[in-house]
Amino acid sequence: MRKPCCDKEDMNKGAWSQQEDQMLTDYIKKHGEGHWRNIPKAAGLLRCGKSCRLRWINYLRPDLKRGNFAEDEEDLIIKLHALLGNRWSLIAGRLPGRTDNEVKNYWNSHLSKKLKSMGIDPKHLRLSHYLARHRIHGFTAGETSSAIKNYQPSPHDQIKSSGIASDHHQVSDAGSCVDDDDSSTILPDLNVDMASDSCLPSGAATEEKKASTSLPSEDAVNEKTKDEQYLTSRQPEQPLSPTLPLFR
DNA sequence: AAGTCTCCCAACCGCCTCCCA
DNA sequence: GTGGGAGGCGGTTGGGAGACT
Repeated sequence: MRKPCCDKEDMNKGAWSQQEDQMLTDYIKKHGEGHWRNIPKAAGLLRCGKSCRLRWINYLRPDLKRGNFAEDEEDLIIKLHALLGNRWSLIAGRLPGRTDNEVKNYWNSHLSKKLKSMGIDPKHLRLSHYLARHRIHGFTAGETSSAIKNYQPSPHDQIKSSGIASDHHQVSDAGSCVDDDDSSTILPDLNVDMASDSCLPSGAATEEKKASTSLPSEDAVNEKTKDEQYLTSRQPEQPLSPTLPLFR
């Protein structure tokens, strides 16, 4: 049994006070991030290290973009979720100033409902599938919403998606959607070069390894997917724009 | 005005992987 | 090679705020 990361008896829990925020911010500005377990003691906080990390990452970081999600951000989340599933940290990595927690909350509270209201099951939305039906070629940020608005599931869709959604073809499974036969024909339309390793910058190998470790362990997805290789190989926090490399 | 309901989001929890001794 | 500590991630929860009756 793993021992807890800190002695919870003596720890504060719940909402952070302004004073605690200030203490943590001051400490990190002075000493930098990392060594989270030592930070509470060093900064004089009665908090668990993990709690400090979460507070900093999700709330105190100076580069955070707070407030409502823009339409292009929504579009990107929908696209990436269709591609990667609930890999919130990967998705957030494509959205400058957004955190995985924020993206996850936004998806659960807004986007999944929005998709459902449009008759789309967010759990089984397949990027390639729905793009194929709409012949969206090289779409840019801002275009997906209108495409979704026009989306009407047909009996054909339902039959096809029910088959596809079975077993290893779960859309939410990051590994499956790009392995699908039709992805090879659809993804090039997005100008996402999934077929060539040449798109991977040098040094991507370590990131690939990192990404692959978080994949589900099933044999079907054992082989790391090229979308993840590509995504994780990119520098995070790149400006969000219609020319974002993923959707060039 | 008061009580109840619903929604949202910050924070927690537990599991997993990485790293290092 | 292995065991344990630390960091990271995704799922879940709880409480506050606003909406509704």
